Amino acid sequence: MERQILHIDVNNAFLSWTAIELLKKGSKIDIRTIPAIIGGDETRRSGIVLAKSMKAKEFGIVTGETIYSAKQKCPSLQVFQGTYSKYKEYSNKLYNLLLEYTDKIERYSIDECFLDMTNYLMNAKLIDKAYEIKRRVKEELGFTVNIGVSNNKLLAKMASDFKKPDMVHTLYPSEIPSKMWNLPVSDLFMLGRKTVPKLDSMRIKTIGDLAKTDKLKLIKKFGKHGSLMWEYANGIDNSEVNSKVEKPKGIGNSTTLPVDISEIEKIDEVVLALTEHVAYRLRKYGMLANVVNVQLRTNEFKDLTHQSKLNSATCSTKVIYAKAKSLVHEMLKEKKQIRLVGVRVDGLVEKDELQMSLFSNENSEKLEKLDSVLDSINQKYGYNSVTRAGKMEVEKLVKLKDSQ
DNA sequence: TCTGGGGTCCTAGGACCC
DNA sequence: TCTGGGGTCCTAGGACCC
Repeated sequence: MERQILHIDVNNAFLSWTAIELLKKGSKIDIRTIPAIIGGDETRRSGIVLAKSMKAKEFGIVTGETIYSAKQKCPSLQVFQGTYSKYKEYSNKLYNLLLEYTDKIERYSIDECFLDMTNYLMNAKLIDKAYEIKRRVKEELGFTVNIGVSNNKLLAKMASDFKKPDMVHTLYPSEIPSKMWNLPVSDLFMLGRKTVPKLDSMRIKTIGDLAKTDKLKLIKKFGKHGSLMWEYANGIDNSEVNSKVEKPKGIGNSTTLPVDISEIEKIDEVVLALTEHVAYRLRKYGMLANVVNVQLRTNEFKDLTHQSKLNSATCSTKVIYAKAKSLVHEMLKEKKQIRLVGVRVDGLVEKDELQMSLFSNENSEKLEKLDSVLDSINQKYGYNSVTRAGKMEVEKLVKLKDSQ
């Protein structure tokens, strides 16, 4: 039996949700109706466009470009900052509404969900349900969504990306040639900025061109990715709507520094601050890490990463920091101007599935106790209420940001 | 005051082993 | 005693997503 899939995509999510918050606080203008964006902080060198209003889009402003450049396109542009915790609340409201229709929901991101309605339609038509959901979200939650309707996730997602906002679109397999093949390859999911020019040089310009290209030729040139792009261009996607909440496979924090720094002692302090945040999150998940990874971005935007496997899985800040620090020192044998520092842990495993014997030695126990004391204080009074020696300076230098 | 931050997955090369 | 081949693990880098 054919699957009945919906893709729900919040229109300009961060901007819409911020607009609602501002109206609640008594603002006279709805920023959805003026040229406005949600942006990072230019003074902290993170000034990029995170979301834009339709009016801002009319000026040619695109997500990801610098606020500086956006302002050049539209001098009257209004810039607002976002609040991630608020966005999470709106995301949850949407999710709870969708749960009234099916429990087979995949939360693809904070503002996108896939719904498998196959066993929940009774005698209703899928498209009618889509219109009903769209209307209810608007009336009950106050923002608009686009909904894509089809038989698999890829086609539903492509459909929700058609004309915006506040629209329902179908993209059934029979509609692929008329609705999808005329689009440029860059519109296809999983075709990014590096691949598009390569396809262009092969005279593959539209999704239709790609669909009709010999699959083996694509595999030869692009490997697995070639196979995937050919299947997507032909509307083939057998992946399931995954409603399980997946445990993370890695956890990382990174920060762009207010100014480039080259002094290794200062970088160490940043690494410590980031490690504390990462390890805290790791412990909150009740997981242990097997790999520590450090990222440095130079002033010339060159990204360097080093990683190293630990002797045994850990969630100890001290152990992770020791490894991260040694990796950084390895990377900075030659002096470099550093713009961004990142720490992440990978190879995560659940704590209880590991032999507890690994923690039997006295030293680990002490470290774990210290960490859990710090965690409980942090939990009670908010993150960053406890700092270790040497961190105060960094806290002044690097204020950890909300994570997206 | 030009270019975020958090993820997942894939690839290629080297080390090491049989 | 001058050159194979397969397999696994580890690491660095890159592509893509929101």
